Amino acid sequence: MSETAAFDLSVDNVVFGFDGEKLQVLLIRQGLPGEDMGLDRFHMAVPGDLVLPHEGLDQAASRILSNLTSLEGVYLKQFHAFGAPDRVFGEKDKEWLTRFRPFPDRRVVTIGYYSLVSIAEYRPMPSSFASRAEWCPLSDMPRLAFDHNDIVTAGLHQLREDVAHHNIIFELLPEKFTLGQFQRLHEIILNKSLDKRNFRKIVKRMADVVALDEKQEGVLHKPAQLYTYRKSD
Amino acid sequence: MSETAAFDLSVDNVVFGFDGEKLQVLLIRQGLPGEDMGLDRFHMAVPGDLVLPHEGLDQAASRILSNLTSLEGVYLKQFHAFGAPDRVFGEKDKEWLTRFRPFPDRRVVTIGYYSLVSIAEYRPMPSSFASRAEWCPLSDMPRLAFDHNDIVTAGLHQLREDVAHHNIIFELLPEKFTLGQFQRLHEIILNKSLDKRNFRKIVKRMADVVALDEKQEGVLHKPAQLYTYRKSD
DNA sequence: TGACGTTGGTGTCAAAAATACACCAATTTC
DNA sequence: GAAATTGGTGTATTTTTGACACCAACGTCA
Repeated sequence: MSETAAFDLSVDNVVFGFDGEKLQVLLIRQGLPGEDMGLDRFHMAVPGDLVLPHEGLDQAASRILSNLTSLEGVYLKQFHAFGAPDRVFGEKDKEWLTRFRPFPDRRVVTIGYYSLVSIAEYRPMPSSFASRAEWCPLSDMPRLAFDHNDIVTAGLHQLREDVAHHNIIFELLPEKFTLGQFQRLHEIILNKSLDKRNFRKIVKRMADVVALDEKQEGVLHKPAQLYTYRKSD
Repeated sequence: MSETAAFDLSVDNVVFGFDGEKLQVLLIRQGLPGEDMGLDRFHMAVPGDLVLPHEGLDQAASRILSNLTSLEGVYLKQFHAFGAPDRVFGEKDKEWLTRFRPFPDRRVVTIGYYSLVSIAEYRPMPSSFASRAEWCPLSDMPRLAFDHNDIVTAGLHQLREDVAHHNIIFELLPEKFTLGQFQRLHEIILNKSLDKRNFRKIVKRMADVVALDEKQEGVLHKPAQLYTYRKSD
């Protein structure tokens, strides 16, 4: 009962973005905006920061995302808490903490969120202590800071489960999308290939997906019909 | 960047138990074991406590569960972090914190776990600062300490989702169970009634559920065939 | 001892959903 | 105008789901 400890609490946010082709994750390069301190000085990381004293977790997650990337009003979901005692172990990570955190040695537990955006409609901009913010294909993740590789992987698994049972997948699509993009996105997230005709049969049964009176333009093949998602709740 | 705060971190564990009839939740009465300080002095609560300085979250969850209820080796799953700034607001709760916590005013964020046990096979015993540990039917929850009512509700929702997609439901059943119990448990968790014959059709397709050469005894109706779950992985 | 209360145990048919599968169409580029 | 590329369509088979009703076996109690 007498043993105790003070923790720092942070939020880390795995931002998934879909560009019509690939699923990507938003990474920031740690450092002050504009200040470029050599590519290898610190690791890339998922956007995250400490929770403030009187702030709720969801609130912290959206504040931090907005601070670091200028993204506002996007879908956010808490998915897991990461609290391994040794989640900070790299030298670069320790150096970064020393420079940017008031109590660099304090144990920090982080709450993982993921969020979903359509890359076509959101332009993340670095700010706060992010010197750059950039999309990185999921298939091509570098070594990230702290345990952020684990966090990304866990977020993807959660997304996979959630997509099957909720209508969140539309958060990744632009307002107008083609059935090709819609199917490709499913295939990436579920990690298996789907039959085109069967897929379209299922989409026809979705009352919320409606065909627009509009086609793709400027593509180097037959232009596709555009669809949109209208929640009928 | 200069603003910061120290958090306490705790784990709270919603223990679901099935007795063949009803789904129940394990509650503790806060206080020292044996010491009975008047029924209304403190609220009932879900078993939980602070995470220690060098302890992982899962590790903390099983240590705490074991300390408070003597339950060991049960299924445990993290499901959500609760960090509302005002999650401690009741007078009784504050009094309890003053008495049992080294830093009663520090903000505490808790990681919610749920765990699953077959009531027939586990006998929880109060210990540590739990003066009593008792099963309480889900349908009959009292007002609990802190935000524990929210935690129980959230745990149930998570259980509902998880049951549909993983084989965890067997954790709630005794080693030998009847199809009646199995169906009842599904109905409670999924909160809807199922057709007996269709249900049994599905069970027949589960290779892991095997009929034993044994029947119920001492029941006031036709004795049921007993089944068991054998993971064939 | 036999009637009652209670839960256990069984099959069929129809509708819906899932799966497998192959060709022509419309656009841009060269 | 040929090539490259993605868009778009239907049918037949199998599998799954869902609705539905009656008899059986045990203990209890009159």
